Amino acid sequence: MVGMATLGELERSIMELLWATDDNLSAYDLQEELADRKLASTTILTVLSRLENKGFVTRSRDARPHRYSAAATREEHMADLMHEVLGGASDRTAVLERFVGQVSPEEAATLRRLLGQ
Amino acid sequence: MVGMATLGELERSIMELLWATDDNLSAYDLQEELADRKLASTTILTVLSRLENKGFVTRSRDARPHRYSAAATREEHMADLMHEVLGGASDRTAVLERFVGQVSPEEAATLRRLLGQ
DNA sequence: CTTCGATTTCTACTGCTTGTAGAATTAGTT
DNA sequence: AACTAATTCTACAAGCAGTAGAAATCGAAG
Repeated sequence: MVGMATLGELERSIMELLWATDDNLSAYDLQEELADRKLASTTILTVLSRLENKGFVTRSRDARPHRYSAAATREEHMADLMHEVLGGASDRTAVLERFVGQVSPEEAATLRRLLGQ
Repeated sequence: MVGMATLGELERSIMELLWATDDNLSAYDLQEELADRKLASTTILTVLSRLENKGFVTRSRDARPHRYSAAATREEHMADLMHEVLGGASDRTAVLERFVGQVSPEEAATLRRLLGQ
């Protein structure tokens, strides 16, 4: 997987909605939630199928209005992104050093806790 | 700063070269290092000025072949990217949890050390 | 100063991605 | 078999990145 997965504006909005619920949503559900944008349902469908191709959503073809859901949680996705960035570094320690150095004290505490021991 | 700074292939190659040296490089230096691609010097110049606009490189207009250098080290850049990702999360702790959970034992040790105590 | 070559900036085109949606097709229901 | 909802196909505009020629500029040499 070379090439950081970057999302467009509408793609991101749709992912946010999918991430925000545990349910599977249909294109019509999403259209409703994005009602302010007055998008055609085919627009939603197109974007959903692009997101599916990119591996961000999975689709249930069982039900007739197909149901879509996020392939990973938002947290997984973001952690993946962070690892993807880190993976591109030759000196990972140096990157981590900078990263940790810019973290707030509270978050540093969180990290210590998460690192257990 | 909304919208994660993403770089194209050539842009990235040029940044790698700038990151790899402490010197300021001219477009011709870069052209030479990318000799296999047989790029016109104007191509390099164009990309450099785009990178400058994006804030990734700084330019010295003193010398006649202008000199370019990376605005931040590769490590700073990558740490920034990681923070940018993290900054977009509503539940930062959850993201950090996933992130830390996927880290190798050695890297976890590195993190503990970097977090002091 | 005026000219000339090196260098930089401007302009431009191509291809790819994303937003957007109508047209065409498919599939379930009566 | 026909009708309608839903999906897929096709398409176009806008923006970004790769690419580079044309035009403008600048410094040096005379």
